[in-house]
Amino acid sequence: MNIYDIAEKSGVSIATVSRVLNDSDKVSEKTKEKVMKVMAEEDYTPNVFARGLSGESTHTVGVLVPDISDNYMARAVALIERRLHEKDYNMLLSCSGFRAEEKEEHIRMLLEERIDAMILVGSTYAGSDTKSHNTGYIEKAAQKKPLFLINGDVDAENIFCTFSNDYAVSLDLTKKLIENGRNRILFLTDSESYSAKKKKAGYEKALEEAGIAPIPSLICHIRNNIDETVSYLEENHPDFDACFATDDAMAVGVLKYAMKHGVSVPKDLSIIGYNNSELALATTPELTSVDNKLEKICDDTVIRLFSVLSGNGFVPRRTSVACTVVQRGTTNH
Amino acid sequence: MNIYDIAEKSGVSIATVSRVLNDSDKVSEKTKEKVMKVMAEEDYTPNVFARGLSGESTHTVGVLVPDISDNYMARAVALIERRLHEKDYNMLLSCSGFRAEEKEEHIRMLLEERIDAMILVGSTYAGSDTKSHNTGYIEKAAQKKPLFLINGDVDAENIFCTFSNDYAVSLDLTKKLIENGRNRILFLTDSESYSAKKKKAGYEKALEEAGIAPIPSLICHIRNNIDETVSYLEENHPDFDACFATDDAMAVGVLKYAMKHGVSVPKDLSIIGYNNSELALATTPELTSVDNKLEKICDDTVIRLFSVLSGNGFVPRRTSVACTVVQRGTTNH
DNA sequence: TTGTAGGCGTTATCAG
DNA sequence: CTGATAACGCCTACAA
Repeated sequence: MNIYDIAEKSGVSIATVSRVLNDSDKVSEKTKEKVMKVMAEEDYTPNVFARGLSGESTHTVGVLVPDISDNYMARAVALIERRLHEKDYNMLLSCSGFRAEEKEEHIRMLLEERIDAMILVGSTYAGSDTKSHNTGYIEKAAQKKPLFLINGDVDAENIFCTFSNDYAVSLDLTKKLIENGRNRILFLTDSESYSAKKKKAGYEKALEEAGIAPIPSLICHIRNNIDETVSYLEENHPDFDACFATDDAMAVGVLKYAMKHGVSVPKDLSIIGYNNSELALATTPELTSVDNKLEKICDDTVIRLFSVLSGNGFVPRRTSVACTVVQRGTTNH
Repeated sequence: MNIYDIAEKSGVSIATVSRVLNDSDKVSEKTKEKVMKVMAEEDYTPNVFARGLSGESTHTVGVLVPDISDNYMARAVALIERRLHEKDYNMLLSCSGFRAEEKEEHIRMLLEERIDAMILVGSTYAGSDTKSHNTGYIEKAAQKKPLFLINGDVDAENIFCTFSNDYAVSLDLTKKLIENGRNRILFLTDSESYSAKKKKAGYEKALEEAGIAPIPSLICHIRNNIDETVSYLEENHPDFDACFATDDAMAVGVLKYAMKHGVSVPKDLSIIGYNNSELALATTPELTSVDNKLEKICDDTVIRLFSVLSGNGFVPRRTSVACTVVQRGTTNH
């Protein structure tokens, strides 16, 4: 069933059918109705490929995420999809993992699909976990399509970034821990991403300002997994009185470890997580965590995406969103 | 940059370029190399729309999920995406929510995109939460493209289903609870989906076999959310000595409620969750939960999808996968 | 092994 | 307001 069939059955030309399809105002009501009726009867839907071939927009946005089974990424994708769908856009989703070559390959594949724009979710695309790798591949991709980074910050033409103020929050939280008498603060992170680096920098700055020498054994790079965190602590038994983790699962691991060994939380140990995920509510006591305002970040990103696509007006390249701290049972205040 | 440009720069015809593109064996090594070199230099990528227009396959599969921020669905999507990507297929992801009209609209939109096949994730698409709604819309969609249901069971042409044996597991678990002396077993569910119904049926059958009259106030339909479960229990204070929940978040809510009120788990209260999510590991004690073998279900689905697309051989329409129970700290054995 | 030409289903540009 | 007709970029007989 194509435009010719519809044209024939309606007794008009394909040009007229096309006009009806695209809601052109230069069609008489009568003709329009007639054609629409036939289209409905035949359950006709225009072929996107033919459309894409002549037209410009594909009404599709590519979204790349390292791991969709990660709760944070999944929430981001859900929010993005909702906004795109509202505007009748489709989402091509790809999961790249964290390895540099994979990331590049997935970006290449997405670009081949003639998407209108591309969104990269997660700060792993900004800095990199494998230090040798830089952001050149992103800048190259941006030459083909507008690129949107969620929680990344790459300053280049056609790249639009939205990120949270992780440095400031991290600095502030660590300071508060220190004010509360903590001085052996365990820093747990699972990556060397742009955002992880900012969190670490804030943590270190707070120590420095307080004149506390950083203890290397308290800065740990582990996997963001509850049980692996517990195992890590049991093997290395670091001596700490507070913990600041860059993701909730690690923080939950610390809490579990503490409960197992009879350490009182938050009396003798303060724990702070990040991302304010459902995990933070699963534990008793509940976990204090940083809400990085993902919804606002995603909304901002999609809004700017459509601004760029519509091409009217200046669109700022960098936007920062303020995190908030959700106080719960694993810290005093 | 199109096939004509490449042809010209390589000094061959577009047909030859096309052959190189499609890895045809009827091209001399020499020509092939020459053309490939030009393509690489020009950073040429074929236009998918032109391809889709002539060819049959679009190398794209539509995946529909009610809510990607749900951990279970997100894991499924991750697994599916990985398998599709391995075969160089793209994934068009859409999130429909749970309302009937929305589901239908999303299916319609996906179908318009000329996908090769469609995967519906979650048993919400099989039965329905809004009872009046049936599976007719799915059968209709299946007339256009092969449809794959993950955790659904609709018996119709061109619909392929993979589901877990929820009834048997539920029956068995409830029986064990009864054997352990429990007789006021709280059943918590968040939907009327196909899979939820099977779980409930197993629960009821076990009670019946043991000659225990079901207590209406112990069969509760609530939202799958930790805090809402706690609130529900505090408002309704049901009298129960065991709980079987159709998803982990509700089970965690029960555990949290128990801890808050000083109920000893598992001594005075047994709790069983479902889906074996990360939440099950976050609590102390850890949550006993049913592992529904999502990975196997997804793998099976994608394997059969490619069998159907390749068109060779008979492909079974229904496949059942056996769940396992992961014993942890909220049950005795 | 390579080239030519027709077709895929739209949109857009002209004439009428 | 409506209708022909030329792109759009690729695939694939069919010819050479």
